[in-house]
Amino acid sequence: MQVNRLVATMRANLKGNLNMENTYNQVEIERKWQKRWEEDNLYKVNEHSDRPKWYALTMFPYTSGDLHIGHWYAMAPSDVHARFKRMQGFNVLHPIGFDAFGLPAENAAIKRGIHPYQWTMKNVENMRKQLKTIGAIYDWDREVITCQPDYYKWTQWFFLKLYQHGLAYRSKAPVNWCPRCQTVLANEQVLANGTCERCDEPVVRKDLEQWFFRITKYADELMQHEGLDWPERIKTMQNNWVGKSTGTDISFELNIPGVEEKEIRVFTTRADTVYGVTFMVLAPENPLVEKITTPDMKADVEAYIAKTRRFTEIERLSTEKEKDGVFTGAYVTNRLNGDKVPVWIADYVLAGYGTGAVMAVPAHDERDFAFAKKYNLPVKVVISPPDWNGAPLEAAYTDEGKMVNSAQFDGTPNKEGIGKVAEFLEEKGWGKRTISYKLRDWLISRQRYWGAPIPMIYCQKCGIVPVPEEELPVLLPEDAEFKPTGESPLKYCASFVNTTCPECGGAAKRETDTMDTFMCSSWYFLRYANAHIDTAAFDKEAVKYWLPVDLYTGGAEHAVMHLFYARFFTKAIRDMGLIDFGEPFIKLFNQGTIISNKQKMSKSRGNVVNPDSYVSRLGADTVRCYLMFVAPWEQGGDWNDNGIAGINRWLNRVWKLATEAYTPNNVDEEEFRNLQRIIHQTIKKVTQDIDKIRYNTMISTLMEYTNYLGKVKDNGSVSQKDWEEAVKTLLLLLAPSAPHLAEELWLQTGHKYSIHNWKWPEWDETLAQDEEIPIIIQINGKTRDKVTVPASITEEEAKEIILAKPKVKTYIEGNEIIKIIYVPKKLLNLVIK
RNA sequence: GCCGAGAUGGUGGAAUGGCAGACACGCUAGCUUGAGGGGCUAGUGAGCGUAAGCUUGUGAGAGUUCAAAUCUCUCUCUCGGCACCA
Repeated sequence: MQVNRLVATMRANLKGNLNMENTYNQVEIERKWQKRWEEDNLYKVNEHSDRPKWYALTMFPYTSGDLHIGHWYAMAPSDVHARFKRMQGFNVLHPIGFDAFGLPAENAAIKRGIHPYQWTMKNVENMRKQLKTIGAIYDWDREVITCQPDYYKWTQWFFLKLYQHGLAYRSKAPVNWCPRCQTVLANEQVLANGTCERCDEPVVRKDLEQWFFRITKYADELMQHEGLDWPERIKTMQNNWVGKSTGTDISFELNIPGVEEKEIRVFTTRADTVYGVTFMVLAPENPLVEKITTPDMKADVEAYIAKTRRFTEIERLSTEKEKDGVFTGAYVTNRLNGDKVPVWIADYVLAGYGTGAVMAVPAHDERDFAFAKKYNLPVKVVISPPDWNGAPLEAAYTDEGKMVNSAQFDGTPNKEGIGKVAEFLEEKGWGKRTISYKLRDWLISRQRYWGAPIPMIYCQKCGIVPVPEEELPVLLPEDAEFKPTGESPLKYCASFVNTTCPECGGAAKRETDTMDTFMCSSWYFLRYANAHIDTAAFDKEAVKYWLPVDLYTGGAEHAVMHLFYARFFTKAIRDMGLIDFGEPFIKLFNQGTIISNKQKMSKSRGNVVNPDSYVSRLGADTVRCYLMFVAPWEQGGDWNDNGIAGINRWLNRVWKLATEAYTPNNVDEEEFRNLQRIIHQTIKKVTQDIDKIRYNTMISTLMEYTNYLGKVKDNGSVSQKDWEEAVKTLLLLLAPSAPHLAEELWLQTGHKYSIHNWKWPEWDETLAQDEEIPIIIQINGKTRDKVTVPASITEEEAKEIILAKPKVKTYIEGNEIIKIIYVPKKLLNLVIK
């Protein structure tokens, strides 16, 4: 006894500031079972099974080098769900791998002289070791690492496929350039404030020849989420990103001697306001600007364009910025009413949207109104506000009204007018109904080393020539130099750049840009089906069996990046006939963020929680259960050392319950029925909660069950056999959440290895029913009393019992009962006066 | 500015039309122990009361209902997304 206490004390002291005592050695048990499971290949998966398949995928981690608590928060609860499905009889694929290309590896190379490959693989090794401590059912045979040649060979192969199908093209375009990362970025990687997603540096515009994927071809399909069980907000974000709007292209007559173009086309959603056009605005980048600018305005226009270019994206995109512009000296004619209107340029018109030109209707557009006021341009009302007396407007009128000053359309409600004007324009050949999208094609070129090289060759004679499939992979050269200038090492690597043309055999140069890493993650879920196949990117049969992913979990930050690209990719290769489904992820679930001290974890705040230190003191099971218990998974939670202590206490109680001797005493038939009912109610609630991904209430249900069993044990009120059955159920229900503890106790309570191959318990609805139920008694809606009655009670019987209660009588006395509301098995409300 | 989510004890949260605060944390008291830690038992929204009990209470205000944390409207605040998209 004395010795035990002393050992316990010493152990408690070792735990430092976490003052907890343990009745069992979690860490040792976990190590033991992890080793055994691995030796036995317990979690190895194959496609030859008569069980239904279940593909549970967690977004794979980037090889940052350390598995932090955020990774645990993403992975541990996913594993619980996957284990649950497995016990329920599904053939579960729950793979893991690494997103291994990307800038940090290259920065490490520049800074510390380590080759990106070495840096990355060292991180993989470390993270793999850490990942194994979670005790997940990962089948490590299926691990994929995107920077390995056997993987990126196929990333390059997909590039060639997209190229062959006209979905990859090269084009010169104004692109987002991050001066710090020394590379271009996709639109999706530029934050709302115009800074780089990676390093927060302001992004600038550059004109560069780049590779694009034609994601816009799938704009409409990407807005469709039918049959997908996805969070509404992700679907909304994706749809906003596509930004579809229906409108009309309208041609304005341009007649300038010596200028080839005879029209300027604008895109508008408000064709009903076309009679109110008083000027036109072109984007400064619009190629027409140079041609139409009159000699006397040339200097002003050029100065304005130069100024625009100097602005960073932040400044240009700021809605705060006052709208300014300059007149080009040119005029166009509004074909509908013959009005000659001046053509201006202004940076609030975007080159990349619509036609890069807008018709300005200051009376009915706030931006145009502000611009007109600033430059004293006329405002012409064509949609009448209610009770409008013809006075000049104080502000733009953007609501509905009847059309005025609009020739034959006068009197038409403006909403109707949109279609009527468009129809008229089409008849005359002056316009055409069109659809515009905000979505731009996906820019995939990166001027970096650490990515999959774009498999293209430039030949003086033959032009752009794809690398033949049989020559893949185009390997990254090992002798590249990483200079602090930040320029792409590939550009200056002669052994890489110089090659021969596959077509003519002459000297040629390789493309030195590599692919956006989102390309690697756009197809990794296919590779998991068979990670070893070396004759194809993916195993057609295995993909047919496993895909699509049944449950995909990860952070919401990927809404318009990874998730969007992966969907595009899936649709593109479906149309190539490579697969027969168009959506990769059936159900999507976004977990929240785990924070600490009410703040985001960061090194500078010093509030980073290191999972390893908790795992090595309290065990993975404790950390797993705590992460599930702390808050609803989709919401995210605040890490708290006191909170995890509570979980530790609970698991210790479970241990004692299962290992300490049980002594029946006063065995009671009624107690048995209570126990049986609670067992079935617990199975029901736990099963439904895991199904609905409500882990926090699932854990609290298990705690309640544990607390109840504690009382049963103290009383010894059920037989030995019934007690053992009750404990067995607890262990089975606990198995997905605390797999090591459950396995250990399973053996210690005399069951056969392994609990994880055991069937998930099922509940019997009849046995779960309460025999007696409380009826709430309300007087005028206020709870006044409560009565316990048999569940089968009729309304008449219940009323009789309740109205006979002395306490109820005191309330009724001297009053009139107006109404009696009876809700079976719940309450009775007496409305009295 | 627009769109979406949210606001419940000292804390994390539970309850989705029917007993508000399950389950935990923390706190208080008692027991156990050589002290500390740990463990166990009881209590714990607030106010009044020795108690039974009463009153009050889910961001603010109004409404629907026999009954509202839950449904409707208005407002405040917090978080997330979008933001010159013509």
